[in-house]
Amino acid sequence: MARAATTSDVFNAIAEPRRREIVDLLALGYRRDVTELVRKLKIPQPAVSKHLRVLRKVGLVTVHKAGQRRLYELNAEELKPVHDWIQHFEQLWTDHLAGIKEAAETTAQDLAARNRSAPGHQRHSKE
Amino acid sequence: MARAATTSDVFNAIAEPRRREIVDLLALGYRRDVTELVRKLKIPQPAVSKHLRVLRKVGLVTVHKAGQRRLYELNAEELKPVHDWIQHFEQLWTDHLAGIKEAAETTAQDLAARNRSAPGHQRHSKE
DNA sequence: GTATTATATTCCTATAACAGAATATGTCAA
DNA sequence: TTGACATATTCTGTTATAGGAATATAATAC
Repeated sequence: MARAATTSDVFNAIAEPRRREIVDLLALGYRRDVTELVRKLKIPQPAVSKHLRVLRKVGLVTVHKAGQRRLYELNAEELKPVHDWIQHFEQLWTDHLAGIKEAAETTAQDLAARNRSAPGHQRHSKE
Repeated sequence: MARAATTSDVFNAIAEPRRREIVDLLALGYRRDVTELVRKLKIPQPAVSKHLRVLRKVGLVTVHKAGQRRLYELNAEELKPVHDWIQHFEQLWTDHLAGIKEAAETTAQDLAARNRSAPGHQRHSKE
């Protein structure tokens, strides 16, 4: 099997930066037509239309026909699954709980390993 | 160009449900070895290792060698970009602000269009 | 009608994903 | 050393992407 389709769920849809930009633009509350989005994003119109198609398919935006224009509107509710998932981790960013967590999991073995290397955080190891 | 690599940023990395599950398991604060993750996830060990590799590359997890085991630990800070982005929309879910937004964007044109069709929300049009 | 504007779709190509199976690497124990 | 265990990597096949260019569809204006 290949990677899950971008249209399979919101997580996949918003993985693409341009689509997040579109969502950002629509988040201001105004309906925007495609031409306006093209101007703001500075990418070709077909590209915008294709991104909008993905966003439509996952329900993140809705369209309203207005003459030859299509006014796009954000349906922010569809972002809720992302919000709900990410919120579980919010507490892990506070130094307070991070300390508790650290203390809870610190074993003698961990301490030994920590003393061999630098004690400071060394994030972003990237493989 | 193809779709952005899963390792290109956190948004792409967490688009895969199994990887979110791994993050969830690690979020409890304990370091877990791969075998433990395999047991919980009920997917083949190579699959888990491959998912962990992606998570490592984007900095979402760190590894600590412990004998022949690798203890994986969540680095929740890397989730912050997702949290920051999604939080901008939180207010849009409250009915209160949704009403304000609706009022702000309602123009004569919108009203005309709305009167022609149903006035209620019709979300999830899916194309 | 024709021309123009707005938007969507199609075709093409290069890239990379994920799953599965097999295999490699590394560590411990006897 | 040999073997058992833990984890990572490689290979293959299928699938879907995103970009670019061209084209199609639809609505408006003249």
